Amino acid sequence: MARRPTIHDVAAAAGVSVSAVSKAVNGRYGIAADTSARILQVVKELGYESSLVASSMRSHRTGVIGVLVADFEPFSAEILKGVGSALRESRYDLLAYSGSRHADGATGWERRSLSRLSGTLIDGAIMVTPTVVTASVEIPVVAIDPHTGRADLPTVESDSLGGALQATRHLIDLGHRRIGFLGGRPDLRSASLREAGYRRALTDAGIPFDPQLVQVGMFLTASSREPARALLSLPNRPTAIFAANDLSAIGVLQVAGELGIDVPRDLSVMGFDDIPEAIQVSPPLTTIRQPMQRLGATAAESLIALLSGETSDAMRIQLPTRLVRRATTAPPAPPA
Amino acid sequence: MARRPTIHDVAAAAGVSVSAVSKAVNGRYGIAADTSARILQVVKELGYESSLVASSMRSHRTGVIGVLVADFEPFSAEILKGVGSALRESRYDLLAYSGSRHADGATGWERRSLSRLSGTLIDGAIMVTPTVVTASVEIPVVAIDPHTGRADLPTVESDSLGGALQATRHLIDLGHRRIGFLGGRPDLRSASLREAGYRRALTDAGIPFDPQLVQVGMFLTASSREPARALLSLPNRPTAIFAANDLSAIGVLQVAGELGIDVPRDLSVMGFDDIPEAIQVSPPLTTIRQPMQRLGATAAESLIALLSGETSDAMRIQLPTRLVRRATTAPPAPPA
DNA sequence: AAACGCTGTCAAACGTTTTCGAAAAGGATT
DNA sequence: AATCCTTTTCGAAAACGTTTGACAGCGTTT
Repeated sequence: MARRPTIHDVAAAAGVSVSAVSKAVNGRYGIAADTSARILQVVKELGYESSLVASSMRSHRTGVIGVLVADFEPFSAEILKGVGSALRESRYDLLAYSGSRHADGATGWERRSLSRLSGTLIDGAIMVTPTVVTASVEIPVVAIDPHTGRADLPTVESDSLGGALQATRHLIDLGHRRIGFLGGRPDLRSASLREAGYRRALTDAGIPFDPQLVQVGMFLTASSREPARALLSLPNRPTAIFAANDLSAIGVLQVAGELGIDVPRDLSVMGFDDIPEAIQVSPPLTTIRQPMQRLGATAAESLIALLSGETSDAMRIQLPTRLVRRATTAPPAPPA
Repeated sequence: MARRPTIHDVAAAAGVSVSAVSKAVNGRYGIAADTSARILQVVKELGYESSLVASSMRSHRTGVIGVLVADFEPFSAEILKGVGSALRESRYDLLAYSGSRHADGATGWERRSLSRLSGTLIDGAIMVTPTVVTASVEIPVVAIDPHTGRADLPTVESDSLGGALQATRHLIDLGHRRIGFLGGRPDLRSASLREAGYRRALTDAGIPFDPQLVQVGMFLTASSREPARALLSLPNRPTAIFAANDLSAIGVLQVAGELGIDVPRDLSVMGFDDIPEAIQVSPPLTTIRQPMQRLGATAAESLIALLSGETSDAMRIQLPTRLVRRATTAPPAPPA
């Protein structure tokens, strides 16, 4: 019955034209102060709010920034908090969208989501860990931690190479020599950088690289269990595993528990990211902290700059990582 | 230059009408199979994606569920994870919106956001901790932890009263008798329930209620610092404080630190919620765990049921809480 | 009397979906 | 083989709720 009032309802109730209402609501020039006041009174009585969709369709400006994610998992949730806090003082609203995971074939979710929202609805976008990263001509876009190498997009990411170096060195400093690596898909930039850091740290320490000790997961807990099991079933199994992200490390922890391997006594485990969950597992995970909220906040600030007319010049911001030592790493058990 | 292709571009390129393209893309009845195939080929070549905004404006169905939050803080971020996981297997996309915090006057953000998005853009909404909670006639709405009492909306919430009882009893069991309460605005339902639980536990234990020991915060860290300071500056200050949520408890921890009061030796602190941050503060916070992700998932399931035609009957789901003991509570120091 | 500034209305446009009708294509009946 | 009916295929146009540029009316100022 009492459906949402439209601008037509307001116009009819106030006895003016639709365009008059539009001008009054948006404070446009070309309407008398008292008429405007009368209209706004009616607006208030009826509880009218302009439809974001309809207005955006016509005006192509909405005052909304979109964050496009594949999924609301811990990493993107942290990003979101950062973006939110950066936008809190701005005039922008925040809209986070997780698009159709199903049926997107080869194109990837990001192209589809971006295409469906851009030009309308959102004035600018932040894409979280996109795989295909092609610039949009419609609206400014900033990428956070893009998975492919050369991005023609302004990018904010953390120092994967340096972080992986820190992680591996930490294990080496503890005395480990057989260190396994549970990576992500090697076609993803952050994954390959982390592997590069792992290998460089080994080389620096004069430890020969053993391909047996490298397995690939998919940055997910479930998909890392199998490779983790492979690593831990090796005849001469590693005394430490560096997983390319925390979710994978949690997979390692699970498998180790099932195999009766005590962490950290018999096995040290390192993660990467420091998602909130890292501290909730048992034992709490030693990891490399990515400043996820700052990643989000920085991206938001960059995007706002872009929106206010600054040119991007293929900006690329890199934020430092930090070792967070908790309870999953320890010196290796002395050889029995 | 290469602006996003519209349905008109596709139609022109394929040499058919706009409506033919629409039918082909949406798999509607009334188009020949080979024509459709030809059109879809062009669609792929041009990389066309229908505009969510334009299509929703006409059809009023979008396959998108909206989560409306005041802000992306830890609590709503956890909810979001839960909603996301519940929706992962469904055919719905997820859109989270944090509306204009500024200039919303008395009406509250939720009415404005809901009004701007409903009827278009989203098929159903989940409102996180809304204050004014009036049913929308446009689309189904489920509320999570609404702040006002009588909700004419289907609601999912956790057991604030029971949780507060648990919390206060825990402190009493440790031996505390002067227990402070740092509440939220008493007009908010969850806040008053938590205060009720606090008082009932005191009564049950035969401890007289002292109004001096009750202060109101605003469920935020910053806004709880002043009341926390008041509590801790009392001549006969409490040996324990139960804060109505974790963010407030973190405020208490900060103030205690500044005043040189050692937690938990000189002061025990309890929170409520168990947000990820609760474990990251030092010392880690003892708190009452709300199953936030389950709250979100349950709300999503209820909403999907509503969307597929089930009637609500003012459904009200309550989820249990659980005491999570960490390091901010201990028996009171023996009287010096 | 001409020119101007201010108000307010008209109508087009934004990119879709959907209803409806027309045209075309078959099939069946003479 | 011609006619009629049914079915299929396709396009024209309206509608969704807004914004905006052009324009008309009108009282003022020169």
